[in-house]
Amino acid sequence: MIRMQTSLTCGQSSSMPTEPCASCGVRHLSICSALDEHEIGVLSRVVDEIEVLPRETIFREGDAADHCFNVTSGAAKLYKLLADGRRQITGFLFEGDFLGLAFKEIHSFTAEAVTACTICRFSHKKLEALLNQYPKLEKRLLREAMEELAAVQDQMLMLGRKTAMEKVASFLLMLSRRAEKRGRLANPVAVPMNRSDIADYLGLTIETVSRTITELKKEGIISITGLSHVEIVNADQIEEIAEGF
Amino acid sequence: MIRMQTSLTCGQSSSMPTEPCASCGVRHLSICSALDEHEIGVLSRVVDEIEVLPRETIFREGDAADHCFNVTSGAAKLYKLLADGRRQITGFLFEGDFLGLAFKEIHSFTAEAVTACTICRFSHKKLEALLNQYPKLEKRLLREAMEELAAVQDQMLMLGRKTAMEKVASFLLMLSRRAEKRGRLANPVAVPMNRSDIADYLGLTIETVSRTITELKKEGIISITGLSHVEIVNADQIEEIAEGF
DNA sequence: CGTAGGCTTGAACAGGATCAAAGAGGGTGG
DNA sequence: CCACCCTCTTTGATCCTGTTCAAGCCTACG
Repeated sequence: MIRMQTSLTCGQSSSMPTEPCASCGVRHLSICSALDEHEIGVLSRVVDEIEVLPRETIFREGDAADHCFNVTSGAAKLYKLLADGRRQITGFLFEGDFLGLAFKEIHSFTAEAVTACTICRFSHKKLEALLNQYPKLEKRLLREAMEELAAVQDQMLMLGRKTAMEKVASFLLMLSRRAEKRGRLANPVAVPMNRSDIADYLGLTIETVSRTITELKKEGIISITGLSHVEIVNADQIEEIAEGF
Repeated sequence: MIRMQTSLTCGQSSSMPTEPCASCGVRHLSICSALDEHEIGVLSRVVDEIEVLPRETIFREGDAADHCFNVTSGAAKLYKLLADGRRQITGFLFEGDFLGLAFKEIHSFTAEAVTACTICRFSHKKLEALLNQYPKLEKRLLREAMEELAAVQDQMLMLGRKTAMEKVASFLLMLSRRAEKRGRLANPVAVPMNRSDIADYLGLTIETVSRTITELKKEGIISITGLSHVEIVNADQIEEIAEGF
């Protein structure tokens, strides 16, 4: 993390203590949307904003889990390692995604920036106080956790039972859908992560990912448009592949 | 589901309306432990107890999610299917495990009994009312969801990056640890599910599971003691295998 | 005692991994 | 501005783990 500043000084003008949360660009996407205009001011007073460079660690598996995070821009990844270095990326995070939900004293996975990120940071303690104060925030968090649990089941189906081709198709669709939900371009879909990250997310090797993408190109289902962007030429077909038809 | 009865009549004597929750054998294991003696009486009035035979469906993916469940005895499994029938079992449930957390109108997976089960059933609506009434119950549910999310990350690491041998070792240890947490015998560990269920949980075939278990037997790491029980002869070794050393 | 379903074992196959090398950018310094 | 280098990606050849297909086996149960 290269820079840290408290929310009270992170506006353009320090003479006017801004309300960063009130004007936050991802508020509508995040759990913070559970709070109204007044309450959001309270939130502003308990958050820091940090910036993280690509490949920088946000927190490591085993670190004390004294903070929660909310990605406000950029992309991050979560992963776990085996003793010999085998890695499983368990999720990617984009703007609005909440992180560090785990109510344990220790983080059970590592979080690392994929691209440059700005991240909103809450102390666990203060968040807890906030949860007690605003039950609707707690409800929202629970709802978020439920949705995450449902999503993770799809991910397990993918890891355990889909072929390489089906995995890659599912991955591209996942990125496209999440971009759409954020009001970003769903079709030439941005793929900010490298082959190694994709492979470790899908439970494959970089070679297999590369070959599979080439195959999808050859069949005219996708095409590579510019740097790290994939155009889904035949959406129906890629969906059928992803679902195993 | 072969039998259903309201909680008010499920005691031995119908003349004395029992408080099934107050005397529930798995209360200490479940989210219900968040409530005290008085509050548990309120809970008793909103639950049904149902019994499910092996292989019977509790609910199906796509069904209206108007109820939540708590397993009070027996074992159940959760799974998702691909169009062509490939199956991924995403979890096994034992006594005390909560089920149907998903705050969506539709279940995103199927739940099915592995052994004969007794299951405590809440209507979603009543549970929600209860959550509003008892914030500590909601907190407990959130905590439960967090723990589940942490556990599921390990499962993804297993599915994506472990070998067949490592998967089977992890599976046996998982069963052993969960038995222990319930005060049941951790070592000759009960394995109530068949090879097909194990395979679909680990992302393998029944043949590979069978061969791997045979291999573990041959190496003297486990031994089969009676019907559907596995003795872990060398616990250190099986742990090392499971962690990929 | 006979049969059915689940489990084990064997043989051949294949999808994805591994090992190896070449290609493609992109950034850096001369 | 260009040459070089470093890293990431692609492609090729071979290998291996786990799958598939096919029998046989065991045990529970009628």
